[in-house]
Amino acid sequence: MPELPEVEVTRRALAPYVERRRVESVVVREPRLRWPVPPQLPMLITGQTVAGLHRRGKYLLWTFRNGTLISHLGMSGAWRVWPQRHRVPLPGTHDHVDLIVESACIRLTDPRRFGALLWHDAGAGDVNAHPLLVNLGIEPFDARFTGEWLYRSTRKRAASIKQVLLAGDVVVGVGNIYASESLFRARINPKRAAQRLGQVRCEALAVAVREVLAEAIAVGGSTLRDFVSADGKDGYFMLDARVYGRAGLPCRVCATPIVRVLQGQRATYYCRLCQRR
DNA sequence: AAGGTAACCTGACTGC
DNA sequence: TGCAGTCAGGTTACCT
Repeated sequence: MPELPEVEVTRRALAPYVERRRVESVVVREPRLRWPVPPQLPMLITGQTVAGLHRRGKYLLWTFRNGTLISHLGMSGAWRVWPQRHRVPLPGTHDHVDLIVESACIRLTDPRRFGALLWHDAGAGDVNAHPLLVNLGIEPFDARFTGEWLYRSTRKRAASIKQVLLAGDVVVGVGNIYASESLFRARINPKRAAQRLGQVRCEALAVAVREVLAEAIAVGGSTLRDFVSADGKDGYFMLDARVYGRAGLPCRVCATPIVRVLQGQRATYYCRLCQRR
């Protein structure tokens, strides 16, 4: 479910409740996520203060003096905030972890359990050297993410531009929805080999990726108030899609029916006319 | 080095 | 109402 915008909106919603606050207790009801939640996690962070809540790609990084809690929401994960720890609903089937942080309860829900909660000890060095983070591409809002940079980093990539966007080793945070949406905005055919994009198209794509993600964050940011204490997936949102999920419906620009194709076992949506090349 | 595929897991939805 | 089949916002491990 969550791509970069959803993770960033989550970060902004949680930050006021966790930054510079002390973890009072940790409850792990179900450790079987993508990898087991480390059994020693409660011991490691109970009594410790969250120095900062950061995002790298789709990962949330909880910084402590003694290490970093790395969290990923997978396909179906969500963190929810219950501001009053004594007024938290009974945990449901998929409420796997609670972090009691001073007055609030921060609860991780993840039906499919593709998410992850891992610990990186400060003694092991910079968290960015962690195997899950070390090969990540550039942040889309980093000033160095430009058309020029996109052009240079795709010269040896024979795969389609859609799949290169999804791979996350060039630019992070673009998931299946926003890959289709960005390519539509840049008027680029998703099947085009990345290495065959010229500088002009790379520039258009860099701009489109940044705009699409920024708009999605803005839309989600407007739901921040509901996010805290929201139940279910009410805290989530989606940018009004131009192509994603609109197979057979008319293109909003030219009315040609949007098509759905498979690329690497994932659905891609695009307009054959607007995105000819 | 880069690319393709299976695998992890549950729930929602469709069609018979 | 039930059952089988399909699909879902992610990513790694493994094999070419």
